[in-house]
Amino acid sequence: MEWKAAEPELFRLPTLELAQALIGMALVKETQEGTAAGWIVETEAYCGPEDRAAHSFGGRRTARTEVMFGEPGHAYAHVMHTHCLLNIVSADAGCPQGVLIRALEPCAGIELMEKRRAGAKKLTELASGPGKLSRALGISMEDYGRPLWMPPLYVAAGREPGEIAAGPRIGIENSGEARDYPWRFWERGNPHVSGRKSWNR
DNA sequence: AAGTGGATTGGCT
DNA sequence: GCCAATCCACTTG
Repeated sequence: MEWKAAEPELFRLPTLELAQALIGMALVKETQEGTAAGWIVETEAYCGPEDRAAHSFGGRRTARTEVMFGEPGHAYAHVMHTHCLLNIVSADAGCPQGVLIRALEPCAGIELMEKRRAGAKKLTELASGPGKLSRALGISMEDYGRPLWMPPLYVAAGREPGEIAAGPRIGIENSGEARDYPWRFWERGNPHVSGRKSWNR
């Protein structure tokens, strides 16, 4: 499989547009063990200071959120309980916004992904969640701050996306009015999206 | 220097 | 459905 890495300019898109533009594109991770990749089928937008659910809400600038204040297209990884979550920094420097990658449809290195995700029985469980896809691709805090238009971790040209659906984000019940913003995007009907099937219509 | 809680997952009831 | 696992950044003393 040959991958065509994205142009750095792609990530300058406004966050909500980037979150939708990424659906159907590929996320590729190269390691010594081999290369694993998947089509992006679910994302969430986190719109910086205005967004109560964002880590950068109110312009909070700390060691953790620092990379979001810089140039777009870099990786913002953070740890959640036992898992690592991957975000792509979006918009221009000074705008601390990002797009959380929530689910992938595996398309290369599937054997490697299955090995890393020992316990996942079905193909649709390999990367159907933000913590799962990090595990499947071997993404960790080592990747924090890396540019996402060149190896070892990058976004690449993908396939034609299906219809894109939008709905409220997941796991942010304590985020006030931001709780209901329809800033989660996914490919309608794709079985590799996270969570239950109820909302995937 | 210690306590708190979270953009999750998977296993058990 | 509910709950424990288990790490680290951030807050507070």
